[in-house]
Amino acid sequence: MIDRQDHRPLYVQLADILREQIRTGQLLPGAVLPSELSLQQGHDLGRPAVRQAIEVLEREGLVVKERGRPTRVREEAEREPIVLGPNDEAITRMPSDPERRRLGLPLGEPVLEVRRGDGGVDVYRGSTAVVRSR
Amino acid sequence: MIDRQDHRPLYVQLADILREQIRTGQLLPGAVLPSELSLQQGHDLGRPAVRQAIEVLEREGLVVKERGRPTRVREEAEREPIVLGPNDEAITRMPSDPERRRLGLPLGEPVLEVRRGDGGVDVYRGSTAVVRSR
DNA sequence: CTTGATTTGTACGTATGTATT
DNA sequence: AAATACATACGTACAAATCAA
Repeated sequence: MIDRQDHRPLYVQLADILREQIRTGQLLPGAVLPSELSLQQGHDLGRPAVRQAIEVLEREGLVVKERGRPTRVREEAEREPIVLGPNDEAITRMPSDPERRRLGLPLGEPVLEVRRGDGGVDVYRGSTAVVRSR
Repeated sequence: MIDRQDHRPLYVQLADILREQIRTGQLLPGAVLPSELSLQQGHDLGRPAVRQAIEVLEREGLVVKERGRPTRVREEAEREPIVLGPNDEAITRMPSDPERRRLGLPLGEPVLEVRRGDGGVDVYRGSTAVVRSR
């Protein structure tokens, strides 16, 4: 329940509510979130608060937004192993906005950058990569 | 230069301009970005467009915002090696909002989660971790 | 195929709160 | 105390993408 006496921002409160629904399986992966309008009406909030709450979840990689379509709970992608050789290094970072579009990544998804011992660099989709040694 | 005839959103255009200034060293790490107000006036934009542009850079991990202080270009943190054993795995993901606060991470920073062969799990600050094999 | 309803995206303005300088 | 800077939150309008009738 949103509490206007609470010191926490309204959008944080709403984000917490929705995150909890995702965590408990009340909103399953692939499920559609209530539209912005119904969230506004259902919680008596303005549009900015609702959008900011959903944005928090998007940044966490919990939901995916597409224009014209209802926002959905992100489905867990399968992880593909990335093998790290003895002279390789891996770092994680956020892609730049142009890079993100080029790679076809949703907002809120980091990349895994592997710098090979031979000087090569590979960039992987963060949500699907698992680094293994050897 | 912001072009209102351009098909790209105004905030994307402004984000591109600022990103370029950071890339070329016109804005060095640690440097202060122009305030929202001066960006509004300097580019003839409203506040939402300016804030959204800066938010794009924040999501990329390029700038850090602190309430009451001017927004600054993020300084490159030194990378600390994380050694991955033969039975360990590492994945990258965005932290949840509560987790992010607990770890003291700025917005726009992923975490590196290492699942040890013995069942233990370590979570590292993404911007400072380098995974090495062996 | 077209229309209309739904949903999210972009962008404006305004007011007030809070932290820092 | 005052000025500066970002944060929260409201409202509004129109655009663009999607989908179902």
